[in-house]
Order: sequence, then structure tokens, then C-alpha cells
Amino acid sequence: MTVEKPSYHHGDLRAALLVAGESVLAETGMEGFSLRRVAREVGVSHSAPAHHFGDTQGLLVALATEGFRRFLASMQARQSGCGTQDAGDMLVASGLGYLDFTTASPALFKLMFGSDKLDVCDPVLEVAATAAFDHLAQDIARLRGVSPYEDATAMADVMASWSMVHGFASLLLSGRMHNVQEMDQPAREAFFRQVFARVID
Amino acid sequence: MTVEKPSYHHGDLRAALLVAGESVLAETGMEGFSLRRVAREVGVSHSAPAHHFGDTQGLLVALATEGFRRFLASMQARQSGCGTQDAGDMLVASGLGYLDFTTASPALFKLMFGSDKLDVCDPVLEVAATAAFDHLAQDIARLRGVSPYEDATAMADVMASWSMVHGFASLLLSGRMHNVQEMDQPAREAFFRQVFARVID
DNA sequence: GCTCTATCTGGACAGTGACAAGTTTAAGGA
DNA sequence: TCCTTAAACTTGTCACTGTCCAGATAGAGC
Repeated sequence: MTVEKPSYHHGDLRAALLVAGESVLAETGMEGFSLRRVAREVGVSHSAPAHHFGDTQGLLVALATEGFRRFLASMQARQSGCGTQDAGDMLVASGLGYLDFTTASPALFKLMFGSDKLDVCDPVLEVAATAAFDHLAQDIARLRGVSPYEDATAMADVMASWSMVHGFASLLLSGRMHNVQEMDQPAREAFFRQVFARVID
Repeated sequence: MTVEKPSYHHGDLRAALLVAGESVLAETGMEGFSLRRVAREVGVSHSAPAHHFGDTQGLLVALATEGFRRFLASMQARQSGCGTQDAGDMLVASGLGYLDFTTASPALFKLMFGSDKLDVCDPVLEVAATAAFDHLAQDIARLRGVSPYEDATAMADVMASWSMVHGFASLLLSGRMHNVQEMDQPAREAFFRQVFARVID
């Protein structure tokens, strides 16, 4: 897993570093994350990553960007999976997809939204993050019949639903919602539906 | 500010380290935080903090605990400040107090809810965090006439309002709610009221 | 074949958390 | 009063980190 062939050129080091980086992040969290460790995991010298990502922040931005893409995909997957065309159900599906991602990749989620070590202004990252936001805006547009970018109330709807699902996910991950943590997956999902319903009615 | 008298015994090093620790946290965020730096700030040897807090996590837990106390105080301050006895208004006041704290001490807030470097299971921290949660539960009890600990719907109300305000605050801090960030304080407050109203109606 | 350049290595430096052993000071008992 | 004892703090060390730098290597184009 760690070292395979001792050739000088790796072939696709950049991709390998991203995979290893996410794996380290998932295993040890932000705390145990280090450029040198990721390099070690891939079986490459300690300063090889610098050539592809510049510095630590560069690798983190790349990871977060990929995270936002999968984040969006997770919401879309739930929507297409539920089959319905009802605007309300589709918004709820997005919310469930949101939660799917945060439970599947908690460390990545924390990196994307909570880390100081992340350059939030990076343009590529910005694009990926905005795409995820736009998805939610579209859900609200379908529900209200108006684009949130043209209607203040609809924009407040976007912020409300986003805040709700984001807060729910964050509190769950931070380990401060004991009663919900103890639930199994279906019960948790039902509870979320119940909570989330307050926003859209 | 940094060094004053070169006596061997500081007098109240523990308190001084907490003050300096929060100041470093506020200035540089979690990223620039280090035990050695905090020690330097107080003008004391690099391993002096260990005697009072054990290790880095010990100091962070102490900071977060103090944070939760001030967090609760911030919500109470808004409530007693608004004068009303209306249950709905009081809940909103708590929410505004919640936001007051997060904007006044963003780094502390991130530490309390988002950090991997924090031992969430510390009993003293747990008490302080639970006290803050109970405050919100009380607000809902007043509003619904039932204790959330005895009524599932009321508990869902607690989770919904908590998720909403926490998500709102988190997204604001993470720099991903551009339109709200650009608002001045009164406008932001009005917008929050508008958003938060969706939970309690 | 030869050069050129992207890719990767290895060493160095300052900074970090944690540990261990030593030093200073205050407090309390005879 | 002096002496013991324990708490408070220092100093030194270790392995580890990120970043910089000068090299070594190999593949691609001519």
C-alpha cells in the first residue's frame, strides 16, 4: 500500500497525493494531517508535494475543491434517487444528500467549512463552492417559482434552509447533539425531515 | 505588555495563560496557536503552561469551557436587555445573543464547536456546554408550554432553532454567505430575525 | 543522440509539543 | 527560628513539522 515500485518518476503523483491526503484526513482528522505524512504514505520524498501544490494550504485547497464537487454530487444523487418531481420533496432530498456527505466525509466537511488553514478566496475553490450553493438556490426557485437572486424572500428561504441543514450537520459532527447521535440511520433521517419541515412550510 | 517583573513565581500564571491564550487565538486563529507562543506572550518559559494545563489540549479545553460560559452569558444579556416577557421574543433574543458571541469571538466559537484538537468529552467542558444547551431548551419550554425533555415535538423545536442559529453563525464565519457578510449590523440582525422566524411559527 | 525541463531527492533551518531532570520559592511544622 | 516539603517554574532534549535550497533523474522534443 505504501511503497510499490521505486521508480524516480511516480507517473501521477498529484492524484496519488490527493487520494492519500484524503485518507490521512479521514483517519486522523485535521490534527494529524501533515504534508510529510501524506508524502510518506505515497512513498515519496518529504518535499515532493511542494512541486504540485506549493505548500500545505495548496493541498488542502485542492482537497476542499474536490470535496465541494462530491458534496454537490451527493445532493444530486439523492434527488435523482427519490424519483419525485415535487419541489418540496426535492429540497428535502438535497438536505438528506447534504447529510450523506457530512457523515461519509466528516473531516473533509470540516475542512471545507471550518478550517483556518484554508484559503477561502481561492478562485477554483470558490467556483466549486458556489456551484453547491447554486444547487440549493435552484431548489428554492423551483419551490417558490422565483429566483432567489431576484426575490429577497426567496433568498431568505435559501439562507434559512441552508443554515438549518448546515447547523444540523455541524452540531451532529461536533458531538453536541447527543440524542440524535444515538439514533440509527433511518431514525435520524426521519428526525431530520421533521426538523427541516419547519423551514419550508 | 509581554514581560513585566522577572520574578520566579508569576503569582497567577494560570489566569494569565488563559488571557494570553485567548488573545493569541483571536489574533492568529487556531492555525497560529501554540503553547510556546502563549508562554512567550506571558513572558514565561516554554514549558511552564504544562504545569497548569498538562498539554495543549488542556489549555484549549479550559479556553473552550470559559467560552461556553461567556456564550451563555451573551444569550442571557440579550434577553434581559430586551425587557419583554414574550416567549417568542425571548427565543429570538437568545438567537441574537448567540450571534453576538460568534461575531465577538469567532476563533473561540470555532474552537468550541469545530476543532479536532478539543476533547469534547471533558466533564468540566461538558457541564458548561450543557448549560448553554439547557438555556435554549428553556426558551422552547416557555414557548410551547412543555419541557423538551418530556415532549418529542418540543425537542424537535429545540434542535430546529439550535440548528438554524448555529448554521447561520457558522456559515457567516466560514465566509460563505457573501450577501449577509456585506450587510451592516442592524441589517444583518433584521435579516436573521426574518430567517429565524421560519422556525418558530 | 542531445539538450531541456518538469519531476523528484536530500539536506538544512527554525519552530513545535512533550518529556525529564534540575532550580527556585513559598508554606507549614518543629 | 530553621528545616522540610511540595508546588511552581526553568533548562535541555527528542522527534516531528513546514518551507526553502541545491542537486539528481528521466522523459519529451528536436
